[in-house]
Amino acid sequence: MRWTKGDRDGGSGGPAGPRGYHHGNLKEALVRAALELIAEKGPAGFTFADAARWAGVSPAAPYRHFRDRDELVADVARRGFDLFTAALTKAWDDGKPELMAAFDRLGRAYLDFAKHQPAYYSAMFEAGVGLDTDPQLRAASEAAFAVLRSAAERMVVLVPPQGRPPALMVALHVWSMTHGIASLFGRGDAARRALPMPPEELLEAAMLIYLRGLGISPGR
Amino acid sequence: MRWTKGDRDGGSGGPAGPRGYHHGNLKEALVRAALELIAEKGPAGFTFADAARWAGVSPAAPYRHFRDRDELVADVARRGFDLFTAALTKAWDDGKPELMAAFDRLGRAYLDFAKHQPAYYSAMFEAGVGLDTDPQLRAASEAAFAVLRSAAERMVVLVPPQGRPPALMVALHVWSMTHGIASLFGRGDAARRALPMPPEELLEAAMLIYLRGLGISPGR
DNA sequence: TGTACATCAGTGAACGCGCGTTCACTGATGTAC
DNA sequence: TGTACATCAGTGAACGCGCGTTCACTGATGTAC
Repeated sequence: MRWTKGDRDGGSGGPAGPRGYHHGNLKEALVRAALELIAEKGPAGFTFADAARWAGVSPAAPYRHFRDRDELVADVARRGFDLFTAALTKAWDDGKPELMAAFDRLGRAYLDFAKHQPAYYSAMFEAGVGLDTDPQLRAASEAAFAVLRSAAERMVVLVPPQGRPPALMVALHVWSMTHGIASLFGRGDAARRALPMPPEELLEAAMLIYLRGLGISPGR
Repeated sequence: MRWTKGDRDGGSGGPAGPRGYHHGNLKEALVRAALELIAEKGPAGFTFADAARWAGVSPAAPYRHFRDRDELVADVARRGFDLFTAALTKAWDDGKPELMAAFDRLGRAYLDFAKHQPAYYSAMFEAGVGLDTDPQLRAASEAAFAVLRSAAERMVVLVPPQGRPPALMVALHVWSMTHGIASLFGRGDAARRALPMPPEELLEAAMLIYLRGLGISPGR
């Protein structure tokens, strides 16, 4: 029988304990290693050998699962986009029960992801992984954006038709603002700037002003 | 006599040509080397020895000018903030002759800097240089933000007093939006996302909507 | 149920390489007199 | 103006180290019969 995903070491992470000749779950362990190491020292701050060491295997073992370090980081990014998409989808919940509340939840879910999954967020947006290297990665990234876009589509319908902007543009505005706040203030790393208010409030205020500018009043 | 800054190699960059025992301008040459290498391979993509090689000196030479690689990158970031501040200050020009036009120029200058000085921008915002490592760096970073902040102060005065937001918050909104657009779409590197319109237009549209939300009409 | 065999996943030793850093040194520059 | 000397900036050789990568190998697992 094979090990079920994640049930080694009690699932708690950390360098591997004693085990047999076969690791049984090395691919997942390497991904976890990459996440730990990215969280510690940034997406460029670790080596393929570091990841192997963290997982408790010889430096040659990772080659059974990834061509090189870049492929490992790209895999982390892809998994990150999948989780991100799931989190955004759940928060948005198709705009139910009320559009504005759902929109607010969506923004908070974005910041929340950046804050609590900084390693994934780094791999996705700051590791310099080209989206072109892997079609699956591109698809995962586009699925995440699609959630923002469909939310934007529902929002613009509330705008009086004569001044209605393209939904795509609104989605890009929301994405940019949120990403800007997340990367400047939203994470726990050393490069973060100090802020006189929580990032969530900064974003909420920005979105209220922006929506008012579109002609959407928060009342409905 | 010493070499004047920048007049070696015709000022064109590139590995050094023949020279005497003393380089004469090594510190500046190392900074230029760092910029070239950051532009090529990202802020984490080069070594101290690479910079020395690029400048045409032995691997030990840089130690006369920088304690280590981090100090070199921090120096690049500091210089970047100085240039950035100068560019923003010039574009804003104290809101003359007309606030809205000046505000538009300011945003464009920001994106322009990110686009044409991607290496500086990287060192400033993405190299993981802690602002705390160097008081000069922090001061330079704050000077840049001060330009945005003083522009925001002038803008909020146009808002009817009963709904006037804190200038600091407006400055943070502008900064976040602009930084978000710049990092997602504004640079020429491989990680950039495709965009159906120029980043400048995306930003301008966002700012118009945002200002309308504040109650400021573009007309004046 | 047992056994032979194929496949798979990880080993560990080996290699060449470039890095960071140090060191005593040396060539060039500036300055006191 | 000349000269001795101090200071400075870069040299080049050396070191230990860890990395990336390869290789023949071996232990474990799964499966055909």
